[in-house]
Amino acid sequence: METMSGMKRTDYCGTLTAKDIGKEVTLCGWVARQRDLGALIFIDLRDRTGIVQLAFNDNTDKEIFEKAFTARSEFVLAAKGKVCERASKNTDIPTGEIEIEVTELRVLGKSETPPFEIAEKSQTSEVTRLKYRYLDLRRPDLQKNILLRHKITKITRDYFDENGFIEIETPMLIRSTPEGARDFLVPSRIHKGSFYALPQSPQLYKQLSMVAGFDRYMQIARCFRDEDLRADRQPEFTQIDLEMSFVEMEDILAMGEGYIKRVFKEAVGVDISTPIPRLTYADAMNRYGSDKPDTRYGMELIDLTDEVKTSEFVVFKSAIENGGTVRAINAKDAVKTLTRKEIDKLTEYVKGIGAKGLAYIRMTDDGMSASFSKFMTEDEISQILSKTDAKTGDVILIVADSNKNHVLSILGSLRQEVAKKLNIVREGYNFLWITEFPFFEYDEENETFVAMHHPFTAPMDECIEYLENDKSKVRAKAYDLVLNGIELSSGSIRITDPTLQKRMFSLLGLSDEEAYEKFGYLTDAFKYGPPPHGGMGIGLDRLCMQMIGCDSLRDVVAYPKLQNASEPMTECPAIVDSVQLAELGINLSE
RNA sequence: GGCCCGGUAGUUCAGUUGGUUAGAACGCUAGCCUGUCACGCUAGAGGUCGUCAGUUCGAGCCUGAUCUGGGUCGCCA
Repeated sequence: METMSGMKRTDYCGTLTAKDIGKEVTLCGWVARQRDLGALIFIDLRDRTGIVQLAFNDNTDKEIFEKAFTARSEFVLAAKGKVCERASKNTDIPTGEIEIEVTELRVLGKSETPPFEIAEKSQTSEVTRLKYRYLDLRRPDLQKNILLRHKITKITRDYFDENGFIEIETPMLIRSTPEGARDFLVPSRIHKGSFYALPQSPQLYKQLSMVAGFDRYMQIARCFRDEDLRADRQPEFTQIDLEMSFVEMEDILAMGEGYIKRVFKEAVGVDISTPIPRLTYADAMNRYGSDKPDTRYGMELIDLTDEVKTSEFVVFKSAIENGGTVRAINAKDAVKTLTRKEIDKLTEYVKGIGAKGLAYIRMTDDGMSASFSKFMTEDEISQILSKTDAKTGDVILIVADSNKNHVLSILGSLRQEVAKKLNIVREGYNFLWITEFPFFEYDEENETFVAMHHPFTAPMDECIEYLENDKSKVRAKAYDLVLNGIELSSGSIRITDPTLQKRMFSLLGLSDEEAYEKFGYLTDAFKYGPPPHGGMGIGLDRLCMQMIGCDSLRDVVAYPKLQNASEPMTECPAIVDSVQLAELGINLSE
């Protein structure tokens, strides 16, 4: 193995072009490929910028030629030489017009044969890739993703700095707040039996920073939630966290839109048109059956309750009699894709998410066939066809239930599922603000209203009078930013009035003592001149995922966890020494 | 915790009705080759078919259990 002694890198591999012909360069990188033609050897040398061809021929010093002969994949080389025009050019790569005539070659590191090829578009399973993540990350596509992520965070800091935001680091070891997601806990050695928690978000600290007068706060903040993983959910994730004083919702949305516009333009060259469209939560649910609708396609929900209210079809009848609703989607030109068999699959799918069944009408060339035709008059069916604008080739899918919210969310999921099957999702970035979220959510299991957001979210002014008497009417000064059907960001205006905050706690079932015990430090702070404030948190990982167009967070997080929350490279989490446990006063029984 | 899908060479996969010695591509090793760039040609190495048990004359294939990975529902105020 050789060293860098006396050598200094002058250029990156992927940046050299015909303009550099004649230049003496020193390059460092990994052997992407060695092509041995006998009296000629070519090596593609790779670094994070790309590859360049090293050429060894009968002009090459014999010792150097021998060294090139023994070079294998992923060896680390330093090569000094002259940039020359290639005899035969390769127009497929940026450096394809040139090559390096090598005059000095050092093997800085050797490599065993890697467990998988270091190449773009790897098919290798994620466990293997994560076990050797340092090799996986060496692949050009992951390098691109991580470099783009860096670019995005740089633009983010620039934008918010230019707008007067101050980056403040909030603590990682904080007090546990068991509401919401499960906390990761960290045992205290000094206070045996007590625990820190890792933050689910810097929520309270950023609000306290507003009380402190920093006025505009931002942080690219790591957040932790001890819940089950998904393709778009990791136990630790990064949030672009903001808070602003002396503002109303409009100011925060404007700041958010400015940021989105800037980051898409500068990072990926995409123009996002503003203002970003808005929908209230109620409209989003009624039209799309989701509070994060994908608006890249239509297929909106259609209310058939009036059309079928006289029908004797027992499924519809009982749903309506019990205060429910009957709604449909029209899958245009879907009759070929949605065969009886496919509809059976969809029926299983909706049953899996709580539907009692799925009624349908298929508009074939031979006429229409409905799953419920024998229970309805022709007149009733033609009313359905007219309301859903059913044409030949369409498939109408209908869900009925005594619970309106169930019908909406089931159809919302069905709409997405069908869109995927029909392949009608257009390319592009469809942003959407969802506003006027309900303050409370009805918990059917416990037959009570529970807060939909954290307890510091402000209700809308005109709703305050209903707080005690009609919780279903209360809406919040809360807003989400949705991109192509995923929740990208969430925020709210906070309560700063101590009396109102007290009311909120008691509505959430917290006694004064309990509320003080848990959040006293915040309410105490609000005794000393809290400015009106609000903010939002933007999911950085999901933002990167959308910009890159990949399906998994694992492609934009350098060192992610598997679905079982482990990390195969370092084999974490791991059992710790009993001495360590004893110091913490922890005794593991079993 | 529920449901769905997967586990065969280093990697990605194929493997018929249960039937001889489990295949391919890429990668790897060696040799040949003066313009390759996914170089080419020739030869070769490489397998506990996730694990255990069962059925059978015979199991990669059938049955059960178990381990393990992915997706998803629950969960994620």
